[in-house]
Amino acid sequence: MNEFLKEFKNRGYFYQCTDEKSLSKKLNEGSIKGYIGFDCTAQSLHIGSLLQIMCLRLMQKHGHKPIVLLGGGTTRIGDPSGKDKTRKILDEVEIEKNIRSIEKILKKFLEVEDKKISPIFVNNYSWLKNLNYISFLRDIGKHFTINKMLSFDSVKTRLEREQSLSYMEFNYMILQAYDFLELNKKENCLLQIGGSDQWGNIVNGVELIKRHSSNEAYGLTTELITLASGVKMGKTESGAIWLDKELFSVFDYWQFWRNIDDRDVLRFLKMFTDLKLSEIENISTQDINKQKIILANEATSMLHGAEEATKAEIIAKNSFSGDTSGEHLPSIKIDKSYINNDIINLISKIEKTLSKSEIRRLVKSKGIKINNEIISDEKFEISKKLLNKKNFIKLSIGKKKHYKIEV
RNA sequence: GGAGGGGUACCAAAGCGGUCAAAUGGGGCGGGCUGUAAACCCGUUGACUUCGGUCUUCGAAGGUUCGAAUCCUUCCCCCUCCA
Repeated sequence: MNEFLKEFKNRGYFYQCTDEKSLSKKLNEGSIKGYIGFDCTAQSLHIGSLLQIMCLRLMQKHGHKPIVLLGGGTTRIGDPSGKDKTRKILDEVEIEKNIRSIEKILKKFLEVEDKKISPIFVNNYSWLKNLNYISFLRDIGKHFTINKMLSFDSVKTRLEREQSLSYMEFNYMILQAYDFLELNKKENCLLQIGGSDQWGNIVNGVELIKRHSSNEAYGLTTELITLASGVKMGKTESGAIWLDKELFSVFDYWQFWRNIDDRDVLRFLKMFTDLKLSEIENISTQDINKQKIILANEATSMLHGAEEATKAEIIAKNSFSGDTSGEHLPSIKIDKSYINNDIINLISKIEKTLSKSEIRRLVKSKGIKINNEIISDEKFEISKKLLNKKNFIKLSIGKKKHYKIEV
């Protein structure tokens, strides 16, 4: 089997392939282009897209060239409320903005210097916006039978559950198939990779290409990752794990990996790090917490760089063990006015998502510490006396959030 | 188009004139245990508060009433069955 496919499987990415044998052969013959599409409804990608990103990296690793499709066109269609003119313009600005920031994130993960494998970024809006309905139906629509479209899971489940499916949504798969055709023609793109939920859409693309231009094309899908706790990756407990450090800090990102369920560690080491499988074998015999730290460091440095990852590790060390003075914690500068003022005010300044009632509750349930001492009075005042020799106050909110407060 | 059912807090779901800031479960948060894990246990889960209370919430807008999530009117949305 081809090396790329082999690793794809060994790392646990593989779910389905349209024609494994031929694809394997094709991959052996030399560098090919393959694409993955990303949704642009949000301003950043989250952990849920990470496996797809890893696929792009894996392609590069094996000398293939990835095409990243940022669905400016399909994202536009996804929003049905675009009638108002001003709104529409805003939406376009928004989508453009999203595309740019998503592109930026992807570039962090990918090799962009080496021309042979550097990713090609495309936006399907450039070809979708000019489609002519009649000619589209004649050229493309004729290759789709409703009978078949109805048999696809995405459609079938909706119909079975008797949930409505709009004509627009029904067309989504055709547009995605068309994207593949377009990339096949323009870029000689032979492969589309996606999550297992994309199978139907991908197969449609492959078949459309075969019918329309009798070229070859392949589809490959990845396992849908769920955490051991049963939740879908990305939709974790307290909101999305964003890949943009503005939305989700490096430390929190590191912590996310550090706190992975024991049962997921080995799997994730394979999926989300560059470590060789043989190395991972060795690691798997180590203490589980060491494994988690390795996972956190690897995953974090892939996105934010090794230096940032190390910083996060140090903060973690100082938050949970060893030096508890708080000296290496992320520091926050506050205004003088917070001195001789309620602790409630200080916390609500630092954790803006917490309401004052919530903070009061935290105080009541022993969730707040200053310089490692539980504060049980919600009227507790921040005074200068609390500053230690190094001129800061350590503030802890719960067990996992610690800050170094400087005035 | 006709006949029914329904929209309740983050989600699911009870309540069907005052005792409702709203049962219960899930999730979240905090605490305990531990390994920054899982499982388990306890607490908590609208906002503001001088801790006495005050204000806002049950699809939307009006109305009845001393008093409404609960009754009436209109509107919007969803679902089921028939055509």
